[in-house]
Amino acid sequence: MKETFASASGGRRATGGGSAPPAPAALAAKVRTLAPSMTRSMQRVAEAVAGDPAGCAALTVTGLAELTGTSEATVVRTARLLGYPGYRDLRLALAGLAAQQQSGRAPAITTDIAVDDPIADVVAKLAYDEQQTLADTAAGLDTVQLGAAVAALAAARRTDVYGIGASNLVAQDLTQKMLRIGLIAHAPGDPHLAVTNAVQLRAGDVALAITHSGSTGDVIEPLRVAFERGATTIAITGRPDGPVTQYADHVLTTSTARESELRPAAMSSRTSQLLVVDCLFVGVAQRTYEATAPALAASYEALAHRHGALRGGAGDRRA
Amino acid sequence: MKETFASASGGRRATGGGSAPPAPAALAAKVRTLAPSMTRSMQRVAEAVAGDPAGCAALTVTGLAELTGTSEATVVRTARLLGYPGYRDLRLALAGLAAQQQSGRAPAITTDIAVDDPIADVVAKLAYDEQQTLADTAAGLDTVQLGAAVAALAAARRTDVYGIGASNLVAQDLTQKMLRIGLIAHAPGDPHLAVTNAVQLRAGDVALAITHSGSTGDVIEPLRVAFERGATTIAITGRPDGPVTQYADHVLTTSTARESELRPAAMSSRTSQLLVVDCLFVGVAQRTYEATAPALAASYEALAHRHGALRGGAGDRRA
DNA sequence: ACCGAAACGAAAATATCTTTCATGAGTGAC
DNA sequence: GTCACTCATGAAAGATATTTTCGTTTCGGT
Repeated sequence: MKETFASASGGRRATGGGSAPPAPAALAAKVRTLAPSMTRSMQRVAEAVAGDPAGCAALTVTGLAELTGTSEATVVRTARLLGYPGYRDLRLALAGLAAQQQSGRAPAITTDIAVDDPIADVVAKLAYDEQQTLADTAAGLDTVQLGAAVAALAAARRTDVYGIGASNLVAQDLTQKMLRIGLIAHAPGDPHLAVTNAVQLRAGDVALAITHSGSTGDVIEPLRVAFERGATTIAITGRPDGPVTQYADHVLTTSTARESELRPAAMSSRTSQLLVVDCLFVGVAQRTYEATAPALAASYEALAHRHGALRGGAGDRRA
Repeated sequence: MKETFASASGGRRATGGGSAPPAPAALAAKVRTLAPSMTRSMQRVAEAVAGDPAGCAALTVTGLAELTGTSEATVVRTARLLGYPGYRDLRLALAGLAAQQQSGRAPAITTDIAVDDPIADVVAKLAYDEQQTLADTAAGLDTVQLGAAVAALAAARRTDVYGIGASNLVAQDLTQKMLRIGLIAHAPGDPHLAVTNAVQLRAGDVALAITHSGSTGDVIEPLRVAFERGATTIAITGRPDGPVTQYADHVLTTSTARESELRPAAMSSRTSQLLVVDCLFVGVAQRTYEATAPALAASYEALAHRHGALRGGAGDRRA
């Protein structure tokens, strides 16, 4: 029925990326995330919906179809793609969104960063955008997938985290944190090393791929290897329909913010990925709390003397 | 804290009568006002609607009729009495109301993350905390210092970025971005290497130290060396009074959020540091725009083929 | 008990949403 | 270049939901 989910190769491949409950306020984010995988007319509909929730909520299928110059069928298809059972439900969500916008925030820094913006504006806009990215990501995260991923990580014999470029830094971040609570994790920075590592994995291990585009070959390849060796695989990506999800048991979707020349996509995707990674870490830490607490404390201790004379005068609570 | 706007008390509310535009959120009030003039079954409907907007919004006319033990006609009549053209519109308003209530309930995340928090709460709290951190950092950033730092970076012959542990990832992030726009930057991960590098610096070069505690010896040492060799030095730290600032020409302060066992300080300091680093980068990119624009475009190009079939356009939903 | 008015719900009528299906545009193979 | 194929798309049929109509029931007054 849903042509969207081509059952991928290995027969495994659990509840892919799209299986999320209808989004409440994450709609704008979802539109942005899914836009690339939409057809032209669907994009028109999605755009209209994201651009004027209130206005669209007042329209019937036919009305919206006419407004966007498409057909009822297309409107319904778009609604489905966005995660709703049909247009009726999308419309309801739209009404909710409109009400929220109305009551809540009026001011939005809509302008992009310009070449001649004063530095203070740059700070404000960047901070705002990153906050937005965080909100979108949080709203769009599938907690079921997240829970499953956490469970897998907490139980893993060892974990590999694959990421290239900026995503590699995120991978390292997760790795560092996991090591701190006594879990074995690696974030090979070299694609060849990654594959070599992946070969060592087996059932019970976890491989986690981080790629914004969802189609970074250097990251997909080791994940595929791990997948085929029977490891539990997780993908953190901005494209829940991208190639990487073929080999992912669990897909965690990051949000895609608008980008510009001065604000490369890497910035918001990094923010988004880090939030997901933090969630994973905290989830795992919760699950392994008895073992974790002393480990965390121990790593504090160990670090303390590396901070030279930690006597910064006032404050300085942690001994 | 002003969004307590709920009560429709303001001058608006004149619409009470009935022959008026659909009510936004004043629904509960309207129900109470109009209740006396309602028939028994209509009251039942109105009561249900006022009592559980969200629940009722999910119901069709028939559903609501059954729930209240009445008929469709009665439901429609009630909707009319409340000022809507029909049930459909009442339902829309209901959805809006529900969404508003929901979002109003949001700021309940003031609690710290607990060991037994459900995963959804973890996501919400982490996102909220990081947003908070961003806001704090942006508010606390000294734009003068920032501007000076940007100027120094943009003019530097070469730049060294020192950071250890989690801060090293931030350092690498900055380095990667600077390289992308053609600026020479290094982020040595090894303290010895860092010092070795620092020795090479001279006036016109820039050394940037990133340390949350402000007293990480391994980071202070190379900065000191650079400082003494005449390089322009910058510190990104959470402790503007820490030892590191001794050797810093410009100090950029990051915010320190509350931490807990499950939410190590590293998380918020990283968020904070990244924001500062992004600001630096964008500032530098602005200053060097003519040279930067083509460089950025070029790096896009170069990366494109590393991403399998990265065709943003229509179609292409996995083979 | 009888009358009248209003409340109420069953079902018809209508509007709206969903599905199916045929068409045509685009794409890759040959 | 043509051909076969896939897939996006909208028209119209089909299914639901909403609104209207209209007859029955209920209740108060005499």
